[in-house]
Amino acid sequence: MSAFYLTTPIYYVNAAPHLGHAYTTIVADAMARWRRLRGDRVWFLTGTDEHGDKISQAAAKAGVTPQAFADRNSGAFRETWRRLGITNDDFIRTTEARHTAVVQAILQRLWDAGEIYLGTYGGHYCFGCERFYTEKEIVGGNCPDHRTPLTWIEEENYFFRMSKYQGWLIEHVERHPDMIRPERYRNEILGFLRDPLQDLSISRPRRRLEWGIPLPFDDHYVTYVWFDALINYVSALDWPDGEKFRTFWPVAQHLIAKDILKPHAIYWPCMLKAAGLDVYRHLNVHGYWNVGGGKMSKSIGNVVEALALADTYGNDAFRYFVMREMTFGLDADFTEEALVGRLNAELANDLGNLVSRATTLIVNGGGLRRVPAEDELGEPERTIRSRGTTVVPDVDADMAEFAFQRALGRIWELVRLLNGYVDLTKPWELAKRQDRRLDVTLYTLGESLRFLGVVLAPFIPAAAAKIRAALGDTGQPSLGAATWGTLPAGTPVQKLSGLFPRVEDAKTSARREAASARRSAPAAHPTGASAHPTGASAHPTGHEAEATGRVSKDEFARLDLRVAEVLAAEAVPKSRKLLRLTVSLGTEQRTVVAGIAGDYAPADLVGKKVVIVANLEPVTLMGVESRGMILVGSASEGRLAVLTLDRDLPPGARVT
RNA sequence: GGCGGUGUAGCUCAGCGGCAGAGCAGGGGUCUCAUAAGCCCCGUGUCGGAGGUUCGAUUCCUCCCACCGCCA
Repeated sequence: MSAFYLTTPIYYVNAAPHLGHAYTTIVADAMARWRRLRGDRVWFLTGTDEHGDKISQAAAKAGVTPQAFADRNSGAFRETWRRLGITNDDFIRTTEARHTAVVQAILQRLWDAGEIYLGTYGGHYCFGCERFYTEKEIVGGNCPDHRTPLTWIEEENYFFRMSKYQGWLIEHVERHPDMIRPERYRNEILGFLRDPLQDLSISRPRRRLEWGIPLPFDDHYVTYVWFDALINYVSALDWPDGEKFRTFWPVAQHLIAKDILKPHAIYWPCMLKAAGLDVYRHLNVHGYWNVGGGKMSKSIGNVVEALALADTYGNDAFRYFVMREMTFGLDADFTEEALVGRLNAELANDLGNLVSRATTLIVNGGGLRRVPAEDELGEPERTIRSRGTTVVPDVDADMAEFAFQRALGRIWELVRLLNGYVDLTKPWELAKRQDRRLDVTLYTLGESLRFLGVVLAPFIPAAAAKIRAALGDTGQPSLGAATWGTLPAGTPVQKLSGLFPRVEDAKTSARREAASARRSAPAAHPTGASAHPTGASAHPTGHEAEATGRVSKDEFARLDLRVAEVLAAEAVPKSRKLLRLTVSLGTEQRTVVAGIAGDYAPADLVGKKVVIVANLEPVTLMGVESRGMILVGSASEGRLAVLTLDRDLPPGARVT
């Protein structure tokens, strides 16, 4: 059993938890869960960074003490991780005694060793950024970030002799090619190290920055940022002589976003070297999420709102989406549409439906009656077994590289393969014929579900637990159980449907509408031209109405039906059924696509007054955006009929 | 300005010397066990541009263009 230690950054408590924090923490959680699945001894650490000017200033503004302010905001992070089901083993705060004591002990050790000296520092200081700016960075005398005036400050401060470690650090990074990964960030650091490394200012005078950890050798000063924050990674392990430190520090891995690459890749190894500690094993760096087209920024509310979608769509779907969507190391876009798209296509259609149909087939087919003999397995079964078995080491290899996207991609290849297997073997037909091969097929499906319930556990823990529970397994998952053929005959199986319900939106309901239209009128029309508008804007609330088959007056009133005059009509190129209509609603003109070309020539329609659903979600059909839908009657056979008016009304008139 | 990265199908990306790939989106077909889900079929892409190396370049080299990052 090997040990595994993974940290997230400690999050600064001046802002509320947002998507960026959540991604780092979710990914760390999935990694920790995977290693636990392997049977490793895992320590997963997160926490909050609570010192600094910004905190004391924000606290003053809020009329509370810095500690009270930090308590509250640190609590918000804890609460968020609890809600997201994060399984961190510890949560460290930089205001805790266990942390401040270690920071002071390390500072004292470095001071005693002559690694720290008192020097003079002068520069343009921005209180908002808590940092100095060089002449070149200044924009018109102002802070390039805040655009506020800078203050010239010259003061004595303590410096860490970081420059002397430059040669050592370059060699260390070169000798450990996978220390900083993905490689792009390693290259960035090596590029940075081609220029001379400066010593690092590590203090601020107390008269200016009170809210920090006092230097043990000069209490007129407090530590500045990195000597406080980075040390959490060892203070949480009870450095220097804690059991956790001995076990976990030698296998330490950090996980960060690219904005704090330099402190972690340069300052921290030098600090460790100077203090006589080993350097961590890996620094794993991920990119930024762009939300709503713009770059993510702590000051923008949309990153916070993005996190709220975890509540809307569920933790599993949210976790799945962020891990599947972002290539680790690169930037990615976060949109609700993309989330819903993956939720419907991959979680609901591929996985949820597979689980539903497979459990139903097993239950209806008489259960897992027996373990098939080797010579009963056909080519399809061997393929499934082979892929099911190899997916475990494959995912393990991906996870070792933090390639979450690839790991999930592999698992979904198996899911798709299984859906194909069901279609190929048609167990419902085997059941009707009482074919002996039914047992073989059902057992293959049962084993596959069991494997999925294990291998998916780190990524979508709640759903994976449901899958295992459907096979009677309510215990802790383990990769050790992932041995093909060990599921006992007679294992009770329960039907499991609705694992990931589909989320209805304009697009999916339009497609559903098209499907039902096709069924009721085989020769007729695709999307956008049914005379049954009821389901057209089916939100989740529409389900009840569908169930009863009735629509309330209020529901009907949501439809904005209008008289429209057809001004122009033309066939949509390459389409057999679609016509592109330009209609007038009196005050505006619109393009509406209708699937009626089979029964109407464009010229038949021009000048006609028809009825359209004016508030339908726009849909793009064959590249043409349709903003509305014309009402058309259809019977199971025969021609379509466009609804027109009995008496004349002006375009735009309401239809109720 | 210096260093580095990226540029491949409508979108997101994989491939990185030997006949251009996947998923999504779009089009067509088909089954009915299943969450109107599934499965099957459908891509004439100047592989950013121009040179070069090579029997052969999307893949290697040079230059250029665009975007991005780090540094100054």
